[in-house]
Amino acid sequence: MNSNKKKSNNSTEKLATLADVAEQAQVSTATVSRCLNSPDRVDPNTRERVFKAIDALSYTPNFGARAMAARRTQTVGAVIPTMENSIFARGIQAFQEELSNHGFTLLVASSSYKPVREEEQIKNLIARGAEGLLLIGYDRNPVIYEFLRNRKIPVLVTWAFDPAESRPAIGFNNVEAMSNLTKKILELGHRKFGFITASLKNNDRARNRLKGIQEAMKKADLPEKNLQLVQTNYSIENGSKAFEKIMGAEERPTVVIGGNDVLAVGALRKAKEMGFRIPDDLSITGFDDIELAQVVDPPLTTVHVPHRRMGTRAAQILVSLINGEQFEKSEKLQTTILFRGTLGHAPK
Amino acid sequence: MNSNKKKSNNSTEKLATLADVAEQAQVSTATVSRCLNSPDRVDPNTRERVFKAIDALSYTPNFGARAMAARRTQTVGAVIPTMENSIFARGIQAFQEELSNHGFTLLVASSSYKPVREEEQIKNLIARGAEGLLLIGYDRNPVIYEFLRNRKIPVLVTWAFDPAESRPAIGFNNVEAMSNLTKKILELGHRKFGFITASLKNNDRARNRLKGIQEAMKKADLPEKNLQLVQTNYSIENGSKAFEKIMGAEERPTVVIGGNDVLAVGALRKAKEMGFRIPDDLSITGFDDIELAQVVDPPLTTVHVPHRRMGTRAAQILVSLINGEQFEKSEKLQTTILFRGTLGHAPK
DNA sequence: AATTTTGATGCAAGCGCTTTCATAGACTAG
DNA sequence: CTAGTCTATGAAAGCGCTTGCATCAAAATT
Repeated sequence: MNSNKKKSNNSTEKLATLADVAEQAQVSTATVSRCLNSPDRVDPNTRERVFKAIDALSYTPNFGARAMAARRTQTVGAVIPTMENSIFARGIQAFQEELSNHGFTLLVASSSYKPVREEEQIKNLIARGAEGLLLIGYDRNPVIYEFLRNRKIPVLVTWAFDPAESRPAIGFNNVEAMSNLTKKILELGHRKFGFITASLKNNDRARNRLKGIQEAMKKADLPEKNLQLVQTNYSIENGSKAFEKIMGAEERPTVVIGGNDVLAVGALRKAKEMGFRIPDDLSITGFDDIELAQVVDPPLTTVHVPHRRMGTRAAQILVSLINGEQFEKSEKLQTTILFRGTLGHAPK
Repeated sequence: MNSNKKKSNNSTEKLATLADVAEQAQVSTATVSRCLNSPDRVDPNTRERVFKAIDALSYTPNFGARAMAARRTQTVGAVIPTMENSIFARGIQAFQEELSNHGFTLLVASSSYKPVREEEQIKNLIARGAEGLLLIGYDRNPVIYEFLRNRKIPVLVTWAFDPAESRPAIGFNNVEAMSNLTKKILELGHRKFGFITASLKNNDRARNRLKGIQEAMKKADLPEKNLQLVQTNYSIENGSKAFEKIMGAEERPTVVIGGNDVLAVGALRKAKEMGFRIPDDLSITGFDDIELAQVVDPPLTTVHVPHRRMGTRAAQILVSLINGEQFEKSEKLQTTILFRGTLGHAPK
């Protein structure tokens, strides 16, 4: 049928390009390109020939070349601290679903909670053509923000909302959320607190959660020394260790607040190992409401964060930011306290 | 200082390119490129000028252009079924760490256990220049394998090892692992089994785990009807529902085997809700040994999979595959049974 | 029948990089 | 002093695509 010369598919040949497809289908590269990008602008017969050629050659467009020529990538990037535990999973999942509703692709990278690594990843995503970025929390080197501003890459901060900050954000108020929880804890008669948190450095969310506790304590006229603090990395195991440390001190708290569910669960596990009856002897609370929180025994009392809504809305905002629309006001999402089984009255 | 004309950084200007940097630094684009890729091949003074210009312009190389010109991307792709629960997280984390030791970047995509979506993602990754692919399990449309073969993209299958398959793989033998577990269960006197599994369609891992159970049962002369099967999607909630269903049947099993830990944990939760004492009234087992397994109460008896080792080794193999080295034999990793608190003697 | 409109296609100029090859100057050695 | 060696650099040819503009034939309008 085809008498035009064609490259063999075997051995050391190069990959098929648009031009190869064009040759095989006896059309110009422009037409092949149009088949791919606006199929209705080309004659059905031609189109069919072209797609047949595409199949025959196992052709896939080269994203880099396309991006370069079209000056659009339809890609957004997100850098999250970790993929290991599922803290960010649900939100990111929703983010990505909504993104693809808008024809965008998501590139995810993780920073392991390391600022340097985050910076690398940001540059990496930009290099790969991300047209917008989703970042977790506000805290980062101003130089990066400046860099991003120069490159005109819209940035949306999430997992946090701080009325004092001006940049676009969608999230919840960490101070407020934790302060609310602390108030409830105070109502139950607790006066001595333990708090297991991620490192406070470079982490505004952790700092603000601490601030929430401190504010509520102050309002209740409790001295700072009634709050015992341990900083550690997020992991169940570390939660356990931190708990041990807190309980090793001479004045034991009656409630241990986890900076997130993972830490709280670690504390809970160790508490049970050590023979505490939860919540009779000791209360424990978490933050995030990940699946884990429901399956431990007793189920964890925690602060519920609307992850999916946050992710979905983040996608919408970022897309409109990319399209040059103005985003007047950051959005605050409401958190709620989920009373399950680990928070009770302070033992007297 | 600089009297050469330079573009302003403001408003609607385009982004800085290599050429802009070259102009600003008074060198050719070739030199700038060399500064980036083999810095020692350029004079220190020149180099300094160039890097100063790069900073001044907030320049970042365009990955697409670079990939196109250099015909290398140093990127590999992985498509995993889901990011939601942490089944794949640990392995992928290790994979990516080892990859970056070799100078490669990882692009991860997820398929939601949908073959069509997986196919899209594979093409997407290829388009983005993935030089090799990590895929979970063997099961997929032969057309894709053919496509990948045409494009000469090395593919490594993982999370499974099937001696009957010939393509490169690193993983564990799902049949064997589950068969071993089943034997232990049989030794404890159990004769009636429940099995909660992911959909068997398009999932060789799930099918093989089932096969493992069946083989062991057959060897013990148990009829097929002694195994009650429920297929569902992976989630704690679904595990609970499946458990309810199994227990609603007229002949209740004495042990419920979870196709993975997530499902097993769901079953465990519901079992406790329904008043079963675990493992006295009923045994439950999982598969994978994710963190979750240790924090439930009682801790879950499960099959431990060496996720991190698998990820690390996968990276090494894939890199050597990309470098054109031959990979003679797929690698089988050993799984072990972790006896914790949910497996006991069959109640009589 | 003459003119205008429309639709399908091709031509060719880039998009931002890398890399081969050439060149020019600075050294080294004879 | 001359030839040979290095080293640092530049010129320019692509890499695989998209797209504005031009072209031409067929359909629609007058």
